[in-house]
Amino acid sequence: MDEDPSPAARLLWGPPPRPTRGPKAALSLGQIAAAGIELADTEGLAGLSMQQVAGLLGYTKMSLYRYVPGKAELVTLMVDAAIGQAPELSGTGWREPLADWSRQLAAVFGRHPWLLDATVGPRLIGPTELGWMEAAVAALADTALTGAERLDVVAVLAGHVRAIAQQSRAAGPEGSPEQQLLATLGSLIATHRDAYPATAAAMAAAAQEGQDQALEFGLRCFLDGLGVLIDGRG
Amino acid sequence: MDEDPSPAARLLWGPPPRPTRGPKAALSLGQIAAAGIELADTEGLAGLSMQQVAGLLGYTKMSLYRYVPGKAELVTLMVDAAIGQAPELSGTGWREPLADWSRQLAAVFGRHPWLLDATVGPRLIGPTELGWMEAAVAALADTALTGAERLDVVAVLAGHVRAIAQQSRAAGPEGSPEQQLLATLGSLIATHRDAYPATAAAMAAAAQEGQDQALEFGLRCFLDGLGVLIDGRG
DNA sequence: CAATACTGTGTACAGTAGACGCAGTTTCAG
DNA sequence: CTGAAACTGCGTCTACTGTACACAGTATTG
Repeated sequence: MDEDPSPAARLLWGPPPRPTRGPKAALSLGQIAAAGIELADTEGLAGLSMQQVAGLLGYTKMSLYRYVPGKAELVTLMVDAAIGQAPELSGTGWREPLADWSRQLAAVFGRHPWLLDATVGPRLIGPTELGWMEAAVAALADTALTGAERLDVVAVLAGHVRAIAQQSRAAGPEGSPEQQLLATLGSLIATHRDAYPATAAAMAAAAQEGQDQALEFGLRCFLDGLGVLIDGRG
Repeated sequence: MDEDPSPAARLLWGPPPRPTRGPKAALSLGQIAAAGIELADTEGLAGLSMQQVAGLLGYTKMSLYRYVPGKAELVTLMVDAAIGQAPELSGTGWREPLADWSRQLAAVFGRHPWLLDATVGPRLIGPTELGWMEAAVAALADTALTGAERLDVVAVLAGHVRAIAQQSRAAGPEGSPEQQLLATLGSLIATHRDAYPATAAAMAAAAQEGQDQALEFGLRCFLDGLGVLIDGRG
């Protein structure tokens, strides 16, 4: 059945290593993950190397391999640690809790932008991250949705938050090179406005309105549509 | 104004290099991008190296640097080439064209899974990719949405497609290691079902229903909610 | 006490991106 | 027609990456 979980699964889901015989370990998975998170927060995921992480802890890079099979597993641990415990959701019913969940998740991505890079592709989900999933699925307990639909709702919400966080990462602190990229894009569109009339018009109009509402906009539309579905079942 | 576009912008948006003096170039940006795409399609973005791309073309890696400032710019070119020309959208009004657009975009991600990895983080958008945006924004021309809202719609849809493609990449061809990962996750949840009751119940129920409907599910809910908004304006 | 298992570390290797300079080739200015 | 200039692809070099492996030291067990 589950007699041969991957090494990464062992690290994430236990069991905790039994008492050892040799010299006691100077480091812990938690310390290593924390060091990796600190590094990724400041340098980005691309700037994360075994050497740097080990240096931050005052050890050599090879010592890390006593705790972690490889870099991929380290990143997996970092993800589960950085995402943090799933929050208590405010509000009653399903709508407000889900909206709250989405905003809290967006805040996590804001604190650790590298999570966007670290959570692409097939990967293993840790217990903490699964706690987030549980919180969202549980918010749908009183609805008439099927099991697959509840999972779909969470997948769609998480995907939406991810996508918006990703695009708002480009519009970082003022004066950043990202800002300049956006400026470049804007001027590019303005230059080629003949080829992209609808986009150019929309951007010109958007420049005079409030922006960065994509998260709330998508949230409202999706939850409205979900409400229609749920009411139709009720 | 736009007198100093980044080198990547020059490559993507022209101007085309003026006639040269030295020996004529043996390669072209198109060939290089195509070789990179071929490699990324088979080996993934992680397996993409200047060495491999050059080898595929029968040249040395350093010759590539005559055409492309660096690997990042190569990937940017590959993205714009791989995404392909924006399709004609079927249907009338705004709903069917947008749904069609989303499905076509999902198909692109299916053909080039590495696009998911290549389009994270702040980056420059090329003319072809902008053509996709234009097509979607244009589909909203007859609605009473504001400019910012139209851009939000496109951002939300693209994000949704991205996110679903990402998660369905894990459920690849049967027998793949990804499938095993999912199996591991399923058994993990089953093992810890006490800690994640709602998720475990939803997954157990989903196992007996049709799956992989997340794309259509999210699409329907979002477009339903968008319809409510548009009708309220009309 | 000896065997054992575990620790952190040093060395080694294959691979990466990219800087720089060089020889050959093509075009332009005189 | 001749030199200068500009461009080509290439070989070499540096710095860095992840990780396999062997080794000496240490703590626990029999």
